[in-house]
Amino acid sequence: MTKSMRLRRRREFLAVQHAGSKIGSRHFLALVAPGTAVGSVGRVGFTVSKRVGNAVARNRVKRLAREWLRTHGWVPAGRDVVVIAKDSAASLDGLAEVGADLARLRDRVAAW
RNA sequence: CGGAGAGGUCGAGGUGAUCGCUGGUGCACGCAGGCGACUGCGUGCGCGGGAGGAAAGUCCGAGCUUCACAGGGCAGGGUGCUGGCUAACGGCCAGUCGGGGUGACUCGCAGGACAGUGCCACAGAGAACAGACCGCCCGUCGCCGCGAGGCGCGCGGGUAAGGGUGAAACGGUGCGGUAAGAGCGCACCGCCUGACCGGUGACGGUCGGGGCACGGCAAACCCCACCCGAAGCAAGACCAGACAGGGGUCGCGUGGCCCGCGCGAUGACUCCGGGUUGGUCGCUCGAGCCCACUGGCAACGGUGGGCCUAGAUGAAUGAUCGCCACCGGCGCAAGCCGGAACAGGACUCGGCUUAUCAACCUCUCCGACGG
RNA sequence: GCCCACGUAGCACAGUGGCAGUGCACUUCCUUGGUAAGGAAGGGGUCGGGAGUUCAAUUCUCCCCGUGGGCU
Repeated sequence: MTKSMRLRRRREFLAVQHAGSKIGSRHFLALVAPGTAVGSVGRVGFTVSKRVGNAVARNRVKRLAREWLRTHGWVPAGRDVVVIAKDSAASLDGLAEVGADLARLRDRVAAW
């Protein structure tokens, strides 16, 4: 997951949040918009607010989600996606549980 | 051996493999910009760096920055036994006094209640220049009784020892004394007070004097002593960009006020409306860390030598597997299964407080047993 | 990251150093053929938690926990 595959500027996040469509799963909410990156590479960004938990819990959610996406191939071409963690995401334990939920979300985003 | 008290040290699993992240640096390639040197972004490879003891809570103190910020006063806030340490502190060290504990030890926002004001509910006779409800004692009146004496919704007086109320009842205990009592007298304790001695001081000790007049609450107002200008790195500085101006006041500029000071009419301030989804700096060398010697009971200081140790910005340390080490359970054993906390920088330090896993060490006290 | 404010009955709020209250809601009864409205009676509180000051703390002091808001 290199830099070009992630949303890295506040401007990019806001663009997706304003224009994107909502797709939910049990523990995450995805906002999807047409990609604007060069070469139509699919990009993703994570939002984990303080509602989820303390700093350790928030970092863990982001790291697990990133790791699963890295190893299982995410980001359909031509999409920009913001993944927002719901409060319940803090209760997810381990890569397998995160992956189970994200797999469903990925399929629905790919079909969008 | 058992129980208890005080303090300190180290770590925050290690290692290997594979796949990854971050920003720094070197090289290569691609894209964009520039006449160019080159710059920015992305990708790949190499090299080295990459969270804590609390990074947390934001409870104190500072550095730093801006407010034109130098001054006086009032108001406001803070601290509160003494001495010391420190850049500073509400922190730390050493002591004093008071409470707790057999003890080691521990806890304490621990100045002033004759500078003033205020408050002490309920209960109780009486609650702050106290107070006779019951009781006790004396005298007197009446009644009963042979008498000693007894009785009284009688009267007058004495009495703060006893009962009872209360958080608290105007020194405590004992002896004497008295009609009953009372510091009325005496002894001890306490209190007040004077002198002397020790100590930098808080304070302590000794001797003498006074029968005692002094309730509690200042985390109630307050008084006294000392300290404090305000805001906070989203401070602030610079660069680039966007937009649309219009109205009000005559004075405005700190954190509340006054004085003082400064600025001001092509000016200053303020309100309404509009615009602002950038970048660079601040940003890590600092009251810094380690070692040795040294002054000090200690906190801490001095001298010399060595070291450079995260600087991100939608925000980086992760995942999987193996081995070793730690803890728990089962098992004769080999081994098997399970567990491993609290929690992550966001300008930086010094403290405090709170959360929490494990190992080790030192000193001390009490009890029992043995020598 | 920084700075504020607030936690009292099921809900919304008063209160202040001495018994914790108001409105709505709730329960029972009256009224009605029945319901609503109305009337009467009643129950319900670790005053967010823990220490401390005080004779006495919801109130004063300190430390925690939670909730909400503001600052680019």
